[in-house]
Amino acid sequence: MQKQHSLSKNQQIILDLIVKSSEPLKAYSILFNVQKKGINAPLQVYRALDKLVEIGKIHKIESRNAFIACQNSSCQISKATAFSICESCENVSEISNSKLSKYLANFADEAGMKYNKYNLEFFG
Amino acid sequence: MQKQHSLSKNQQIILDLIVKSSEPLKAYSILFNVQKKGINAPLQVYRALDKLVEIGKIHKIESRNAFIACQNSSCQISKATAFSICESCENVSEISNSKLSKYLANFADEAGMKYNKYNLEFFG
DNA sequence: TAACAGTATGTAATAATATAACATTTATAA
DNA sequence: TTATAAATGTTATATTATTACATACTGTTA
Repeated sequence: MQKQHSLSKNQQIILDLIVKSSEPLKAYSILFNVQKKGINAPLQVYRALDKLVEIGKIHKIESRNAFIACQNSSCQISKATAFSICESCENVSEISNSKLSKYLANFADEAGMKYNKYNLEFFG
Repeated sequence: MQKQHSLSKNQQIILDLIVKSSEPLKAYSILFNVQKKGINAPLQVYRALDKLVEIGKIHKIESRNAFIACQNSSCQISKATAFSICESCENVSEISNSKLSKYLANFADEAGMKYNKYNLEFFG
């Protein structure tokens, strides 16, 4: 049982903030919140976000330009993501549904093409 | 057989440009291209884009902040969209697959919640 | 431990995407 | 024809994201 990733200082600060949040956080809102911890510039935030997305600790909600913590404890990468988004309250949650994810992971288009990654956003 | 929507001048100019394009267009690239036609400001572009999305003539590719023409001639609204995106060449095409769209339109999450709208992006 | 490679940091500047606010005009329909 | 909704024009500004460059930290291996 070895450590999967040891996060750097900035990455950990930003992950902690996102994990604690009950809603998706935007990059500049994150920046504002971590300035007291010595993270001063947008780029520091974006770099940490990029890394956290890459290793699957957080996901980007594309339609909102915002980030939420991965709610699936076993998730290491972000190849297959699905979210439900409330258009009135802007609440967002990750959908973990094995039938859905199997269906989409195996989906092949008319030309027989399969895809190695997808992102699905439901609105309601 | 009545006219569904008569587009305004700006809307028509911008739709024409997007329809002619072989790739998704970004708002400021559209702006640059229509300046010779008298559309001078970002807001004029964004307003036309908003309307065209609303009536289903175009779709926004959220992960790219870009817009493509609807490739489904019968599409009136943008409640159910699926795209395939090539991560090396950035080619994007709309997926029209009735099994997929039925599956997603009828999808209900663990709580039995159904959604009235979705957007799916496949990458490969 | 020295040298190296890879990753992360700090900082300033700027690019790219999108909206607010306000005045005016055009189109549609009662 | 008058009222209403939709679209336009314009300026300014807000929000989101990247480029470029210099420096420092971390882990590996010679």
